[in-house]
Amino acid sequence: MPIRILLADDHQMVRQGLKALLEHEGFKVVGEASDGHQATRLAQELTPDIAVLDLAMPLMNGIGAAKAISQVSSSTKVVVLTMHTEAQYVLEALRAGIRGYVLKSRAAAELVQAIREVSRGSTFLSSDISDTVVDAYLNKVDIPNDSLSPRELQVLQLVAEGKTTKEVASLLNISVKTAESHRTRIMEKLDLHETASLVRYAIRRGLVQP
Amino acid sequence: MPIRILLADDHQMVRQGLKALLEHEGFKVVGEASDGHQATRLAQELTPDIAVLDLAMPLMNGIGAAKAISQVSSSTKVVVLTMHTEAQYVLEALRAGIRGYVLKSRAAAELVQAIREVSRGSTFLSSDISDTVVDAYLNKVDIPNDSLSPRELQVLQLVAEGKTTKEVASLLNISVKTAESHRTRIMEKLDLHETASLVRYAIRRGLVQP
DNA sequence: GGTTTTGTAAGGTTTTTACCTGATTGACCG
DNA sequence: CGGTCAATCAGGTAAAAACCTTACAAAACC
Repeated sequence: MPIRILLADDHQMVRQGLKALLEHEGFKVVGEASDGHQATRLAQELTPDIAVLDLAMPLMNGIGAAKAISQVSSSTKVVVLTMHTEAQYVLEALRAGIRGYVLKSRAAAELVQAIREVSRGSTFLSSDISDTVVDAYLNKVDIPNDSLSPRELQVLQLVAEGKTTKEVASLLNISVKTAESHRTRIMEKLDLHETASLVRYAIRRGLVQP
Repeated sequence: MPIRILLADDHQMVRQGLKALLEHEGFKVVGEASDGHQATRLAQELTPDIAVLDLAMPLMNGIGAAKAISQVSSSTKVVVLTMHTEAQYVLEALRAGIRGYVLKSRAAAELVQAIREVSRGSTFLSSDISDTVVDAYLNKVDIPNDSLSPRELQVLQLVAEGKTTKEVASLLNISVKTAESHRTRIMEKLDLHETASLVRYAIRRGLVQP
């Protein structure tokens, strides 16, 4: 019997495309959802073998949905599908018990492979992602910490507002070197490497307005 | 003979899905691209009937690619595919000569219809979008003119993506000094003085995603 | 009570930015 | 035809950012 799949992505068109690809591979797509709530409801109702979840969904994102699904249908295993390679997302997903992490930028064959591996009880990570995880494991054992400290959030906001490190230091009454340390730690934690990425992250977090 | 299509989206998996759907409808996908540059090159080489472009692409976004494609292959008509319903995006797309504007959140049938209409010389806008356009027309909403040249917009996008000046230069096949000049002039025109401000501006303009 | 995190700070190196002046070519505009 | 502007490139300088290592006291966490 074919592997029964629940497919969740907020873009119907993308979902239809994926469905076509998956059914062509012999999988059975038993349900489709466009947000995390709907995915959870359908998982409870259908108890699919695999839930393929987009990370970026309205109402409840993929991580939240994964946690909820494991509550209502423990036999369902989750594969997330996303465009994000950042360690932060990956590690959060793994902590939520997700068994497969596949990038949308890769070939569909990776998703197919992920579904097969995960349904066999194994795990599957897109190759770039594996590096990220190994890195995080080697460097910080298992503490990904997407959570920045209050001070770090403060510094991040000022940086995203366009303040130079010198200005940040003077605004916070700390030395330039300290401000620099904060900045470095932030980049380390988020696995980001340029100001531009910090700014985009701060906007996503709602720390500053675009 | 089938309608010949060039498909551009930065996510290979999404592209494969769309390709499957389009070919099932009897269209011929003659080329695939994962960024605006590649799309432009392939359009020149293949002169497809229709170019289906994602708006959010690295290196060169859909709007830039649409303009470039009309230069190198005037017979190719552009349909953009995006998740954005905001007037800003729609109007900018229309000003770039785009004939079809389809939302990823809709059924694939809309894309199919758009391709058919546009290849017949007509236009197609997803229904929510039509409202936006009519509204904008009635209220005479216009995109604020930032007076950046096409080249400057291109450089701005790359900078906002986190590319260094050296990388920008190599991506555009120009010297580092030229890339630097563009960057300087952008800052001058916009009266901005740091990378962070450029990034926020680029996001407001829809050149990059947060 | 011991461990970890946080906030603080300093040393140094290399790369990148921001700003300056100046110049050439080609295209478009009136 | 002359003027403006876009796009190209060069040289130089000073500031800033990015990366590295190291350190220590206080707060927070088990």
